Amino acid sequence: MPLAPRLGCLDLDTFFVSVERLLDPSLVGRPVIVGGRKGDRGVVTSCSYEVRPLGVHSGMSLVDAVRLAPDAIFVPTRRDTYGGHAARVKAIVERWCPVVRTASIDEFYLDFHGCDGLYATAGDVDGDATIERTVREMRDAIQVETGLPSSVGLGISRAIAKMASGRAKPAGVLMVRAGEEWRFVEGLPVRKLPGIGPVAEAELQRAGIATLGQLSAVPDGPSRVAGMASRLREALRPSGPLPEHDRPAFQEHDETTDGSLSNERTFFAALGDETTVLDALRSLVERVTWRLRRRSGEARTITLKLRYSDFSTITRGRTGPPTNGEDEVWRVARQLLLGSWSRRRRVRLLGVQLSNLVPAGTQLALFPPARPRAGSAIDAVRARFGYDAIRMGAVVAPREEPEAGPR
DNA sequence: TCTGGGGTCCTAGGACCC
DNA sequence: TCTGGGGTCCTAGGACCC
Repeated sequence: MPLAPRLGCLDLDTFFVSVERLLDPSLVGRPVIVGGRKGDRGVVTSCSYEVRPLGVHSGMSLVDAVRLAPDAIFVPTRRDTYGGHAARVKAIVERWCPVVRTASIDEFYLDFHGCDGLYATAGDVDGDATIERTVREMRDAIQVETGLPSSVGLGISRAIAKMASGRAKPAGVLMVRAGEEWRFVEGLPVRKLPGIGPVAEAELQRAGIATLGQLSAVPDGPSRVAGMASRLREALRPSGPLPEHDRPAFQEHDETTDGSLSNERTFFAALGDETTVLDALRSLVERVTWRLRRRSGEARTITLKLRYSDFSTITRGRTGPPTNGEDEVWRVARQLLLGSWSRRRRVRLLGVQLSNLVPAGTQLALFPPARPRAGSAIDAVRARFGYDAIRMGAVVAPREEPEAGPR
């Protein structure tokens, strides 16, 4: 791979906020926090630049956000709404860039290798200038055609491109030219390196390391800090080609297999009653198996997740023959719950994860099913009108609102 | 930082097999 | 049965990302 900054990372600025503003123009120019209404249990998923100086950031609890920015407009997250907008952005990007990979709902990796000749015009001093100008045009087109602001970073590796896109915000383009990687990275806090989270940051801090420049000076060795240093050096070398297959980020019924599917719910008030807990579990099983059937997949592994009110969390899983049947998953999930739940402790969160996915119908039919898969009529209605178009009589949805007040 | 919900990837130990 | 070595699969937990 030639040493030129031809890998890009495109990131949609305050994506959820931007979409909400498209749908409700009265939000434009005003402080907006997406994640839930005031008083909800939840976290900030996106916030506008107006509230950042107040200390609001994504991942923060809504309670804290309300305290810091009481005058902001609080909007619930509407996950089903954003994917379509991201897909439109991707379609535009593909007009300019031959290789585009979805990293998340608001992030794409772009490979511009081999594109210099395509976009060169008289007066271009080098390919870097050509590509940078092209990317600016692309970003402007996204803004004009979708109304969504975005930023693009360019570099010799994905990590550099990603860090550059962060630096380019809002609505900027930043190219880190070949050979300038160290200068770009040197002064950045360690947390900016993809893969370094709060835990690693704290460990580095204890070692007296705050910047990536300091980290880069740590020699190879067996320690975890040395491991992070070598990861940093790796990140600054040219990346290989982008992954062959794109990830399904928008339509969950897109690809059948790989990865996992899960649904979980945190309860407003932790649950203690067995019937209520089982009802909540059943409702999760119903939803997650429905999603799996929509993808025409079956799961070999079923995992229960249980979080107690003190936030301690356990997972219990079992692997067996593939299934996507609600009753079969329910049997396993229920058994896992009854076998692991210490009844003395109240349940804050329940989750069901399906993994080890295979395409439906792969399993050798040793015993043909005694009756057709239940639920197909319900599935059909849901496919047309959405999951919530039907509620099963036997399923009582978990409480989402507090009863009357604290007890 | 009293901490949502959807994911991915990694690690480490144990079972089991040859 | 004092006990090798390599491989794979399963389980549980945890870090990290958006």
